[in-house]
Amino acid sequence: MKPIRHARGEATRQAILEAAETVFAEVGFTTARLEDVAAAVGIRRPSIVYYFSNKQELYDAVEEDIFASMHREALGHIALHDKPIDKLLALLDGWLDFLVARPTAARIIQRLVADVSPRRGDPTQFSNILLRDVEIVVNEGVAVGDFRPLPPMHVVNAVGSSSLFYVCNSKQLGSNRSYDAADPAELESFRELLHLLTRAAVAPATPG
Amino acid sequence: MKPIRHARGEATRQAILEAAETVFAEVGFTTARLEDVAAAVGIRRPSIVYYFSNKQELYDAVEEDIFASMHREALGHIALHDKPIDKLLALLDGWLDFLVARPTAARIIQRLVADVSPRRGDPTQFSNILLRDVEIVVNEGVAVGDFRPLPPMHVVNAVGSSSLFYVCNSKQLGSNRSYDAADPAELESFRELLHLLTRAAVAPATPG
DNA sequence: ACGATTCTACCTTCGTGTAGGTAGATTTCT
DNA sequence: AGAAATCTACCTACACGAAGGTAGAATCGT
Repeated sequence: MKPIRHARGEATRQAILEAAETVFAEVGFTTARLEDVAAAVGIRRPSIVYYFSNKQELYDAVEEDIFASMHREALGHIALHDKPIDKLLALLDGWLDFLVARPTAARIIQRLVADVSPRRGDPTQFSNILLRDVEIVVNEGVAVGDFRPLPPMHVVNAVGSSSLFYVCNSKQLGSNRSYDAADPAELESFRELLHLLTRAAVAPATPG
Repeated sequence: MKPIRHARGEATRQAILEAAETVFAEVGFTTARLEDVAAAVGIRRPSIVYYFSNKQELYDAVEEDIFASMHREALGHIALHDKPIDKLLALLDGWLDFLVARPTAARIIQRLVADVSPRRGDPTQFSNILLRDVEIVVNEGVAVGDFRPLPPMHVVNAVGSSSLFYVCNSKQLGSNRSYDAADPAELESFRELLHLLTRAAVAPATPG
């Protein structure tokens, strides 16, 4: 809430945010050391306090930015389409593209899902914006009759999760199974599968 | 590696293991306090050292047990079937049932995926056994011609991930969206979706 | 009695938060 | 314009709590 007027300060703040996202993504909130964040930026640890009053606030800023950016990207994709199925595919494509471009975000979300009581009080303080996007699109599809009736959160669990795994697991399944999540061929191959599954999940008629 | 001969000791060791799984699941390795593990068992913290020489070793034992148990359960399910698709569905059902019955395991695996370099050296030290199960079943299906050619790890990322999310997310999507992952109706509804997606993922012909 | 098991007490490390200082840029006042 | 006052953007140094590890004593069971 500190008014940052000068350009240099704003740049530093941004640099801290980015460095923090990387550090938090690698090892999680508790293990993450502000020392490392500062080192990555090229400043001393206490200087971080000038911009973020404590570790938790810094983390919150990171998480908030992640979901806000992801939401923005998804909206951009959705807006280009009319039919519910196309909107849904666009939404999921938006997520996939975002996570592939920003794998640190993927890891942070992945941890968030693992936590038993993330942000005590409202676990969806920052993620809610994304969940609502899904609800809107899915509910519209169901209302129009293009989708079979299914809980929007099932879509999140079933197909939303896969993009996270695709990104997080790329270097983690053993050296012989590793792949490059950002490789165009690899990515498009996975995207096809994602679309296939999504269509199958919402399709109204159950084929033979 | 310590030889535990007496029954009492073996029981304590098991109790520590179970308590540790819960604590590690809730907050992750670093945040987890051995103090809490001891309290849950009803002993003092230093007594843990009698069974597990340090925190890391305790954690490793937890993780190893999770994957070994999950593998056992999956094998049990697979053995009942012949056709690749049925084996695959049985494998995934085994995972789902295991995770629903043992949600702490789900959270621990979820964190494992988030970590950038889990168990330095070999990230799949304990999980490899599960990945191989999937490879065997999927490769067989592909070889026989029942499945279209697709990387086994895509199956893991695409459909394996969903069960983890289903379990972890149950109380985490906001109070109005929460559900009981162990509720029979809820579970069977999700299982149907899981099967639907799995069939879609491996189906050889792409229907109109 | 003797090993198995659990305890108390202490040490050490690590990382955050905080207090307070300073160089240099920016604004204010005359 | 130029000195005075103020602000920005960092810094060094330290206090403190939290948690893991360790040494060695006490107790339990057979």
